[in-house]
This record gives sequence, structure tokens and C-alpha cells, in this order.
Amino acid sequence: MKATIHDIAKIAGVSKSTVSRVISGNGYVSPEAREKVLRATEVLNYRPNALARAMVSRHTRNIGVIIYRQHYPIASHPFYGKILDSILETAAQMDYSIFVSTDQEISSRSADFLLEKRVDGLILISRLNHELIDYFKGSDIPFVMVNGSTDDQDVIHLVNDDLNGGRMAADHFLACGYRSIAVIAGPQDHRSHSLRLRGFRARLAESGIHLADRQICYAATSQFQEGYQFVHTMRKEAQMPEAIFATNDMMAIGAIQAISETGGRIPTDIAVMGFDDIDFAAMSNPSLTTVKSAKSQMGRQAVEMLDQLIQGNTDLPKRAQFSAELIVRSSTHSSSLSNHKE
Amino acid sequence: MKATIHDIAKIAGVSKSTVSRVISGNGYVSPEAREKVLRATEVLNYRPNALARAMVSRHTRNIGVIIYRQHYPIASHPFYGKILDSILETAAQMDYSIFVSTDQEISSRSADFLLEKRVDGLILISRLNHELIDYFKGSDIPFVMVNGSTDDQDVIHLVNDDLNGGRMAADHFLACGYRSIAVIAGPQDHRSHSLRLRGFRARLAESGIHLADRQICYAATSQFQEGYQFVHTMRKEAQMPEAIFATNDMMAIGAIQAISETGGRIPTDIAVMGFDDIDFAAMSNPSLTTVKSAKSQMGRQAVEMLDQLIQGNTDLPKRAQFSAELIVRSSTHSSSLSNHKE
DNA sequence: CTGAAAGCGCTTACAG
DNA sequence: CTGAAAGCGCTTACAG
Repeated sequence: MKATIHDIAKIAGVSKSTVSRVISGNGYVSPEAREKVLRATEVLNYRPNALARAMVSRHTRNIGVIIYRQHYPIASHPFYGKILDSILETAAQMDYSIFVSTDQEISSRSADFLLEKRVDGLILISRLNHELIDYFKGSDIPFVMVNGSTDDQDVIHLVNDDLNGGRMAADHFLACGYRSIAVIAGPQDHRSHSLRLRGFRARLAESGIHLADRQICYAATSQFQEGYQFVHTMRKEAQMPEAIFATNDMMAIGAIQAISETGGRIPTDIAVMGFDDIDFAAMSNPSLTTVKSAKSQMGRQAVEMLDQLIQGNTDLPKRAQFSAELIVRSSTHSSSLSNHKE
Repeated sequence: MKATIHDIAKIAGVSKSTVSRVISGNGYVSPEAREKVLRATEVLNYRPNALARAMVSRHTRNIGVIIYRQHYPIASHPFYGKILDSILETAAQMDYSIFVSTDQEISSRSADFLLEKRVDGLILISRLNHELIDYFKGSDIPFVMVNGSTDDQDVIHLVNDDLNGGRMAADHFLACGYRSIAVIAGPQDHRSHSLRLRGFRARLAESGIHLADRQICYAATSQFQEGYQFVHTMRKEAQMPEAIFATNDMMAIGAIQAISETGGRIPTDIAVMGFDDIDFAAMSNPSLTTVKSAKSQMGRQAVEMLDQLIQGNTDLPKRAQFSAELIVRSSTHSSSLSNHKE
């Protein structure tokens, strides 16, 4: 268990240098010497000490993933968890190990990672503030940003095409013939929610439908409760629209539950649409029409781009944008039928 | 960014030894010397190199988490992801960093972790075979097992009291007055599913209700589809029970969707109960009655126990079992009313 | 209280 | 093709 290069050298009857050469694969070694060394490693069940290696080689093959979120869940979050899964899978294939950490932006605990030289690169997920971005830029550790907004041209960031996704949602509503529409919009300081709303409104406006402010509920968070509450509030005020668009699936599912509880039928009485296509969208009751965000692709690409950066490739695109995709399920009418209630 | 102990020593006008003493906090240092060193670390924005430290101190303050699952999702899995979240949170508080890895039991890739000395201890999640357990036992790295079965008395493992949980589910059904009951049982080679079923049947038997084999659907996986399919199959055969118990929430939610799709009312026509209390149990439509498994406690305790092991504490209980808890929601009748249909 | 020396387990030039 | 030496950035006894 604790064999070192020194033990191998002794058993194989060669120098440590030679052992190192066959283990690392660098430099010439005679077939006989190689054979002896290999045999010795077998006997002692030798594995090189990654720490010592990293110490001199200056790279660890570790990648740090930091997810910036105020609240738990984080790993089990249906959106961020999916990205993390994809990162884990890709990293395993590329022989990187993953450190997972979460942070709340305020603390700079996450910064320890890079200062302590334990990772070759970082994947930063979700929004983080300017100071932090500048901080990372000031370091010599490569990093990519996933699903966070920045107007900094130097920062490599991977984002979903939320603007177009919002438009696609509106398109679908228009095709269904819905004209009385309400929106549950997540935190507008978050890039995704803001762009989704913007795209949605813009597309509607092009068709002459202008959303009044009272038709938009600006939610403080982007959770289930927001959608749930909204429907109950709306119901008291007796102004139920034909269709509701929520800027993410969680809120949409909250709306669905509230509507069902009060005896409303979906989509007959009221249609509901979300955004993201989290796993649960297909399992909700009724299943949720949504716009799929490219969670897996973002995770995979993040690792691949970071790997390029680590290898010193400098001419990478600063921005990778992934297309959204409309997924029609049972919570809205099939748009081809166009069975609206005008 | 790249200041070393050597640079600090030069600026502070002391030896490297002295710098090391103030940084690590070991050994005596005069106030003046300490002051000078501290100032120098400020100036150079010094952070100790974790690799070099671990190299000599023989510990990394890294914990490896290996989740054994055949398929994705893993991090975003509603059950395992929750445990992972809890591990992440606890580890951060205790100043451990977490390596996350997944494995499929066959490969021994996960073993690299311990052989390469990159972690102080391991948390192994879900089931893993005997060889692998023996392998880890043979190493000198401490580890704890979460939610996996083993009859090995030496292995520290944390489990949920699934047997009693199954009994609690049956208790609830009995209190509701359901007598015609079906079960959707997940893979029986998995400890949890098997014990949940066993406890459920045992409790029912005590009240004179013996479940026939045809009332139990043994599912190949434990996913949504299993529950969904089961209901559709059952429906064709026109033998709908009063109530269905699924050995996890995902399958229960699948059943709910299938029942709703075919116009069944829950719980009036048929009641449904799950197990785990994943986040979506509360958000499903109707919300799901279930037995809560101690996901967060298991994650927290796993880290705490592992920390004890790492510190050399040897007299730890080999087994920690966590109580289940009944959560009654809308997919079954409130048992106090006992409004059954006899 | 402090400095010089040795060493953690490797890799990397540099001679031979 | 191979070995001796130096060094990665720390910590740990050991003298003084």
C-alpha cells in the first residue's frame, strides 16, 4: 500500500530515475529494465503518489467546480445538479478528478482552491459578482463560467440561449391561440430569468400582444412556492388568464399544483408552461410543456473547454451559446390543433 | 500568487522554519517575529501550498465521495443528491474538501483515489460488492458506507430503518382502512427496497392481510416508468386495488401520473404512497404521502464519523441506523378520518 | 525562541 | 540507455 519509487528501485535493482521513467513514460528505458520495474510494481502493488507528482509536475488533474447558490439544494438541484452530473461524466472520461464546492459569493472560501494550488482549473456555475470575477481573472488559474452573466469580454462563459427560448415559449402560446397570458418571472437580476422574460414579451409584442405589468408576477426566488402562491393570489382577484408562462419549471409546477387543488383543469381551463425541462417536467401531472435548456451540453463543453485552457490553448471562443428547444407535453394544447377559446 | 515560504522568510528577515511556525501555528515564535511574518504574508498575498503541506503532514483534508450507480443521474438524483448536498454542507463546516466520483462497481477506477493518497478518507454511497468492500478494508484508508448493505461486522455503515419504515407505511394503510392493496417493489437485491417490502408485508400480515404474489409487482429498476407501467398493466387486467404502496417516491409518482391520465381520482378511487420523501413528493399533484428517509442526517453523520476515524478514533459504533418518519399528504386519506370504502 | 538540515515521493535536466 | 543531484514547498525534529 505504501510502496514508493524507492522500494521499486531497490527490488528492481535500478535507480529511482529509471523507475520514474517507466512509470511516467518519459525518457528511454531498455526493455529489460522496464520489465524488471514493471514486475516490481506488480509485486508491491505500487501506485504513484499523486501529491508528490503534482508537486513537481505543477498540475494535479483536478478540476474545481464551484456552484454559487444562496440556498440548498445544490447538488440535488434539478438544474445545477444536471450540469454537475454532466461535468462528472465528462471529467471521468478525460481522467480529471472533480472537487465540488459551493459558495455564497460573499465569502471567498472558494478562492482557497486556486490559491492553494490544488486544482488545474475551475468551473464556476451560476452568477457571481464582479469582484469575484476580477479576483479569478487576477489569478493564474484558468476558469470557465457556466450559466452566469458577465459583460466581461475576457471571461469564457457558456450560456443557454434564453432570449430565443423565451421567444419559443411565446411562439407556442401564440400557435395555441392563447391571448390572455400571465407570466411568473424569476429574479430579474439573474441572467436567465431576465432574458427568458424579455424574449417572451418581445415575441408577443411582435404579434400585437402587450403584456401589462399586472400580468407579470415578479417572484423573489425561482421556487415552487412562487408559482403556487401566484395562482392562489390571482384566483382571489378572480383574474385567471388562459395561459401561464413561468420562467422555470419549478415555478410552473407550483402553479400546476395550485390550479389542480382549486379544481382547475389543465390545459382546458388554464395552460401552463415552464422552462428548463428538468427531469420532473416529464413526470409532473399533467406533464409539463417547457423549453429545454442545454444542461448536459453545457456541463460537457465546460470541461472540454477548460481542458483546452489548461493545455494552454488561448484562442478559444469567449462565449458558447446553446440552443433552446421546445418540448410540448400535456400542460398546454397541442399547437397544431390551435384549439383556443376565442 | 506564487509566493512561497521562502519569499516570506526573505521579506520578513527570518528563517523558513520560523515562517512555517507562524503559518502552521505549531511551535513558539516571538511576538515580533510573528508580526513581521504576518505582515509579509499580507504583502505577498501568501497562501500555503496545500500539496506541499499534505506531502509532509500526511493528510490532505480531502474526502472522497464515491457514488455507486449504474446510471445517471447521480448528483441530481433526488435521493443520492440529497445525501451529497448534506455531505457538502457538513464538510464545508468542518473544513474538508470533497472529491466527488461515481463508479459502476465493476471498474476499480474509484480505487485510484486511495492508492494515490489524495484523500484522508472515503464515503461510499449505495451498494457495492464484497470484493470492493474487501479491497477497501485492505487499504489503510478509513471509510464509511452510506445506504449500502453489508453483513460485514467491521464495516461502518449508516442506514435508514427501512424495515420499520415499511411497517409505518402499512400502519398508515391499515389506519385508512385499505384492504385491497398492491405493491410496486424496487430491485430486491437492494437493501432498502427489500426491507421496505418486508416490513410492509409483515405489518399487514399481523393484521391478517396476506399479500399474494400477484399483488406485488417486482420492478427491475426503481424509476418513474416502473410505477407508470404497472398501473397501465393493472388497468388492462381490470384489477385496481384501493391503494398502492411503492418502495420509493419515483415509482409512486409514476403511478400517480398513470392513474390521473386514465381519469382516476387520487385518493378517492385509489390511494398512492411512496417512500423517501424526495423534494418532489411535496410538489407532486396530488402531493404524495410517503415515509421520509433520513437523507440529510445520513450525509452529515457520514462526514462526522469519518472525521472521527481519520482522527484515529477506533471505538465507533459499526452501524448507525436512522428512523423513518411518516409524512401524510394528499395522495392517501387522512388516517384519522378512517374513511374507507368497506 | 530560532535556524540549519533532512525529508515527504516524485520529476527533470545533466552527465556519463 | 542510466544514475546522481537538485528541487517542488512545505514540516519536523534537533541543536543552539
